[in-house]
Amino acid sequence: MNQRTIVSRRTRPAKEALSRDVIVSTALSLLTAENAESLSLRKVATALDTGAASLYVYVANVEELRSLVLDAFVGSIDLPFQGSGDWRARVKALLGAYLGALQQHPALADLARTTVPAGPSGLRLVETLLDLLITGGVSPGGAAWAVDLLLAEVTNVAAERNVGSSEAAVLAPAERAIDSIMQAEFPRLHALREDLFSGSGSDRFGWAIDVLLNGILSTPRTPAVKKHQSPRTEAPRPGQKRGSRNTPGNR
Amino acid sequence: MNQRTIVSRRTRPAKEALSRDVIVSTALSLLTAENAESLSLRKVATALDTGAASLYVYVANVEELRSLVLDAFVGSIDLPFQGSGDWRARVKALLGAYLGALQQHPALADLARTTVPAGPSGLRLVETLLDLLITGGVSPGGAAWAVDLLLAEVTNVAAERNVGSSEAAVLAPAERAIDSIMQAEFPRLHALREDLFSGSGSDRFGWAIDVLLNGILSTPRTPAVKKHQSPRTEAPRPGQKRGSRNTPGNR
DNA sequence: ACCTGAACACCGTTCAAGT
DNA sequence: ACCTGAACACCGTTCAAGT
Repeated sequence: MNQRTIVSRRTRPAKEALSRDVIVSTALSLLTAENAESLSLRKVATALDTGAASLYVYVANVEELRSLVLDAFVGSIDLPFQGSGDWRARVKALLGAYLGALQQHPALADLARTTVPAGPSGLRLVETLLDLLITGGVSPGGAAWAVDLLLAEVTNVAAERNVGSSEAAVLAPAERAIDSIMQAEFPRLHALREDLFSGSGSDRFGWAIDVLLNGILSTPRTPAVKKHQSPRTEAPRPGQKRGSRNTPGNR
Repeated sequence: MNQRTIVSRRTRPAKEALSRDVIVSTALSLLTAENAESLSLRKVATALDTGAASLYVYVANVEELRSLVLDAFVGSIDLPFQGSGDWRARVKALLGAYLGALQQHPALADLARTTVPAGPSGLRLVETLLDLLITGGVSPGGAAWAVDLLLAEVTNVAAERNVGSSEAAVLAPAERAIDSIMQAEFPRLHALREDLFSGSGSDRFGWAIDVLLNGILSTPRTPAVKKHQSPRTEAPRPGQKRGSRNTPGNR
C-alpha cells in the first residue's frame, strides 16, 4: 500500500489496468458523459492517470483509436435493426436513429465525418442497410454503393448542426456579401439565400434520404463500366434508360 | 542597403508586404505547387519570412484562412460554367471538373471536406448549379438543398482517394475481419465486400451524380414542412406521392 | 497601423530507461 | 511484456513590446 501521500482514491480506487477496452471506453465516455469536445490521446491518457506513450501498446495511432471509439459509440446506441413497416420506413428509422444519436454528441458527429467505424457495430449497421436495400429491389452492386451515400448523408447532416455555430462566423460574412455584392451577379443565390443557409438540418434530412432512395431505385448500376481516368470527359448517355420501376415497399 | 550579411536574395528579393492576398496565395501555392500536405498558419508564416502572429492582422483565424484558400483554389481552376449540352450533362461536367481539380491536390480535397469556400468563386459555382437545376425543372427550394447534396458528393469522393492510403490501414483489418469473423453473421457484407471497399471513386462518382439527379427530380420538396425535433419520430407517409414526372433535359 | 518574439496551452509519436 | 518520463517536432492564439 502506498503510504507516502494520504490522498483519497475513492474516485479511482486502484489504477485500472490498461487494455484496449478501457482505453476505448474511457475515450468514449470522455466524449459523451464528459463534455470533451474533441478526442486526443493525451486527454485519454490523463483520464487514465498515465502518459500518452502508454497507449501505444494497445493502439497503433490516433486514427485507430478514433475508429474504435466510433464503433463503440455505434454499438452503444440502440438502433432499430429489427424494425417494422416497409423497407423504406425501416431504412429511414435506422438512419434517423443514428443521426439522432450523433446529433446528441457533437464530438461524435465530428468523429463520424472523418472516420469509418472499424468494428462489429459498424459492420452490423452496413449489413442491415444492405439487406434492406436488396430486399427493396436494389441490385446488390447498387446497394453496396448506396450504403456509402446514405451513411455519408447522415454524417454530413450530423456535422452540419455542429458546424452551425462555428460556420456562422464563416457564413455570416458570406451572407452579408450576398446581399451587397450585387444581387444582379448571383440572382439565384440571392433569391434562395434563406434556403441555402437555413441550417435546420433535420428538415433536410428526411428529404435527402428520399432523394437518395428514389435516386437509387431509379438508377441501375451499369454492370460493366469502362474505367475512365477523368470523370470530366465522361459524356452522358443521351437516351438513358431508367431502370426497374419503383416498387415502393412491400408492407 | 543591408551590408551586414551578404546573402543572395534572388529568390525573395525584398520582403513582400503582407496582405490578405499574398497570405492566401502563398498558402494556396504551398498546397498545390509545393508538396505541403496540410495547411497551417505557421507554415504560411514561415514561407513569408515572418511569424504566425503577423497573419492575425489579415485573417481572423485558421478557419477563415482555410475558407479563403479553398475559394481561391476554386477560382484558380477553370470550370465549365458555360457548357453546352443538356443541363444534366452540364451539371456533370461542372462537378466532374471540380472533382478532377480536387483529386489532383489531396491537400485541397482534404480542405474541401471540412470547409466551405467563402468567397466569390464558391458563390459562382453555387449560382451556376442552382441555375442549371432550376432550368432542369427542379423547384427553387429543391435546388437550394440539392446543391449541398451534389457538392458534398464531390468532396466526399475527392477525399476518398485521399483516405485510400491511410484508410487502407484502417480498412485492411476490417476486411480481414469480414472474411474470418463469420460470413454467416454478415452475409450481405461478405458477398459485397469487393464492391464496398473498391475505392475507385471515379466509377462511383458518375453513378452517384445520376442517383442524386434522378432522386432530386423525382422528390419534390414538400412546401410547408412541420418542424420535428427528432427525425427518429418522423413516420413516413405511407402513400407518398411521387412528384413531377422526370423531364430530363431540354436540349 | 503594422509587425515581431516570446510565451502559453495544446497536439502525436518515439525512445531510452525502468519494472 | 508492459509502463513511464522526457524529448522531439509540431499546432493555434495571445500579448507586450517595438516601429
